[in-house]
Amino acid sequence: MQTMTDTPSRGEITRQNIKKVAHDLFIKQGYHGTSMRQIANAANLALSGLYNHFPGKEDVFREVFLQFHPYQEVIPALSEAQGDSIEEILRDAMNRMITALQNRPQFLNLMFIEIIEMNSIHANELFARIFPVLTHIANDIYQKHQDRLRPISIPIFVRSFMGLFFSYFITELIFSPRAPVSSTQNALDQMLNIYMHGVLNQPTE
Amino acid sequence: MQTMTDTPSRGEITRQNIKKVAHDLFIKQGYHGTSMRQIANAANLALSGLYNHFPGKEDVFREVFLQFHPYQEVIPALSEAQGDSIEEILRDAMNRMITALQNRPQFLNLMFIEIIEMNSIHANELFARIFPVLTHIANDIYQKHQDRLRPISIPIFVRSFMGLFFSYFITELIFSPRAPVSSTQNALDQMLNIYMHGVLNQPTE
DNA sequence: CCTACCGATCGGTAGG
DNA sequence: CCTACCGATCGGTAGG
Repeated sequence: MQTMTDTPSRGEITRQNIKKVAHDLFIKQGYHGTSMRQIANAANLALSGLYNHFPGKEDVFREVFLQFHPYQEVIPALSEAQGDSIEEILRDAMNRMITALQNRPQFLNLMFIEIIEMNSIHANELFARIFPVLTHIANDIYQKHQDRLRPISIPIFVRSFMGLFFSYFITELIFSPRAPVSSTQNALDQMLNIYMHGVLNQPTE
Repeated sequence: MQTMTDTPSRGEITRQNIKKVAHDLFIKQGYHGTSMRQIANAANLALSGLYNHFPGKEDVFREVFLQFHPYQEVIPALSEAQGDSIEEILRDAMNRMITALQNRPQFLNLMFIEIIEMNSIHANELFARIFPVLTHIANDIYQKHQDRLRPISIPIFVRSFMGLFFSYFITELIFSPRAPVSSTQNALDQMLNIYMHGVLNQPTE
């Protein structure tokens, strides 16, 4: 029920604001740990004002999840990755993905909450849409640069690449509070180096 | 308040049973999604019977978390890893770690729940104890086999190795419900191959 | 007829 | 280890 104009209606502004504050509360407290009253308060609404915009709590979470899911950053990063060699393309893609999400590593929390408290129902639905796109991009790169890749199947190519993405953020989450990890960009470069050396059949520089 | 005998007391049996059923409920529903009444019912206790064993809900979770945390499997796997070359040792270590946890991939849920709903307080405390052990093991391997490793700092060596561990389970969690991932052991072997090729300065086999 | 919202209250459940 | 409860708060809805 969106208007045709590009200036959002008063209702749409409120709706966007609800999603923003709900996102911030969910990633800090989880789904069951956040009450509709907290969301309403944070959005400067009465509780029943909140119910004018969303039929229920699950609907709020669903929209928050879809709007703030990392695929919003990951797919564009992969599509726009540039470089002459496969090495440059992969490095550029990973750097774009991680740079885009560095400012809000809480995207992991959102995914975790959905897995645990929503039983991955939205994630599975979303992934069914994303996976073909992922495979298509991987196929393009694979066909063009197969000669420089070690013998790796496409599924493992996709899985290991996305695995590096998660590997980086999860170990950052676990190691960084205490351990003497090297500075962020440095660590990413080194982990990328290991990966590139692992998938390419010619030594990196 | 443990007895000296090796046959657990009646109270200890009840206590262990509570932790078992609580674990099963927490990993399915999360912390805030699980009530003390549910735990009591599953343990065939009245609600206040549960409170005879644990002062509160957070204490139940804390003990469940510490008892079922993957470090219980990861540290032994690393310590007992065997092989003549560093390649064999690393492969054996990762295979032991993953085999030990393959039967209950829900350990990820437990970690996610703790991160989100407990703000990582137990995880940080635990990791402060584990990290020195991890670094010590890594140091031993590093000193003995440095000539076969590409120039990688110890922190990155540890981080990338643990990263592969998480990479495997997280992508399994995300990809396996829909995507045509290769069979599990096959995928692990291939991801391990990429990693070994990435960290070693001589080609694998 | 619409939107955006209110104060008050519903039946049940939370941890204790 | 139980029955019987508590203060408060939960997600959701009433009429206006």
